[in-house]
Amino acid sequence: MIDTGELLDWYATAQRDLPWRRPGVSAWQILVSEFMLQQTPVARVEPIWLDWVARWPTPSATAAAGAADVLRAWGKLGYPRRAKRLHECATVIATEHGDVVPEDVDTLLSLPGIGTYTARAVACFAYRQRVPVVDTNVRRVVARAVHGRDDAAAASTRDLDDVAALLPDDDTAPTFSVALMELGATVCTARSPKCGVCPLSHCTWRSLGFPAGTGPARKVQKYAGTDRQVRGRLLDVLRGSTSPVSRAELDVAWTTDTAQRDRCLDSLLVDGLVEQTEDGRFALAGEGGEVRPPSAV
DNA sequence: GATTCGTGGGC
DNA sequence: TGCCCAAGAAT
Repeated sequence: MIDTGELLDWYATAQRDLPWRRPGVSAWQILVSEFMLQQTPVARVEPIWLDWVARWPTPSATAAAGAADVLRAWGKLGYPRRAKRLHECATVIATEHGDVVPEDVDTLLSLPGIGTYTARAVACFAYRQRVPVVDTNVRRVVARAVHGRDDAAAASTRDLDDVAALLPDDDTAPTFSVALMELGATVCTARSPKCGVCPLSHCTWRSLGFPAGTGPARKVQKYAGTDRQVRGRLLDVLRGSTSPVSRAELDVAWTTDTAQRDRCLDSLLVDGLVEQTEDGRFALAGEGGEVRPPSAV
C-alpha cells in the first residue's frame, strides 16, 4: 500500500529541480514539457525545453513559427511527429481558445497530440485539478507497492480507477501524483529499484520477497535497420539544410535497401514532415516560415 | 489490443 | 555488446 504522508514527505526533500516545475511556468510551457517527455528521458528534454520556451513562450508565438523551424528546434529528441502535433496544438489553442490552454480534460483530449496521459498531466500540474495522472512510472509503482507485482500489466482504463482510489481528498492530490511519478523515475525504477532508500514502508512487492516479473514489460522494439532509423536518417539530412535537398543527397543517407529508403521518404511526405518543391527537391515541411498574413496585392 | 513511430544512455 | 527502457499518441 501507499502511505500518502510518507510519499509527500519524501518528495518534499528528494524532488529534482526540473525547470518546468518552477514557479511562474505557464500552462503552455508545462504542456510543451509533457509533449517532449512522451517516451523521452528528462535529461534529453531539459536543454531543448529551455531553448524552446525562451524562443516561443506562448501558443500564438509557436503557431506563428514555421513548421520547419519547429522541426529543427525539436532536433533529435525523436518521434518528430510530436513536434508537428505540438505545432498544430499551438495553432488550435491560439485560434480557437484565445491563446489559453484549456483546463478541461475532455477539451484537452480533443487537441492534436494530447492523449489520456498528457490531458490529465496538464489539468493536474498546470491547473491543480484533482484528477488521476497515470504514466509508466505510476503504473509500475502501483503494480509493486499495491499489487505486489514486479511490473505493470498492459496499460488500461483500469489504471485510472486504481490511481483515483489512491488520490488524497484534499488539494495535495497534484503533489501526490507528481511524487508518485518522481518515485518511479528515481527510486522505484524498472531495472534496478533502489528499495533501500524507498520511503514507502508498506510495499506489497517487498513484503512478498520481490517476486520476479515474467520478462520484459513491453515488447522490445528493434531500431537498427528499421523504417524508424531510415526516416531518422532522411530527416536528419533535411534538418541540416536550409535549402531544398536533391534526391541524390537523400539517397546517400541510406544505401543498403533502396526500396526501404523510397518507402520511408514517401511516408515522411504522407506524414507531412517533408515536402517536395516544384523542381523535385525535398525540404522540411513548412520551410521558409509561414503564417504570414497574405499580403495585399 | 497490437503496432508503429526516434534516439541515446545505462548496464 | 546487445538489450532494455524512457512523463505516449494515433491508428
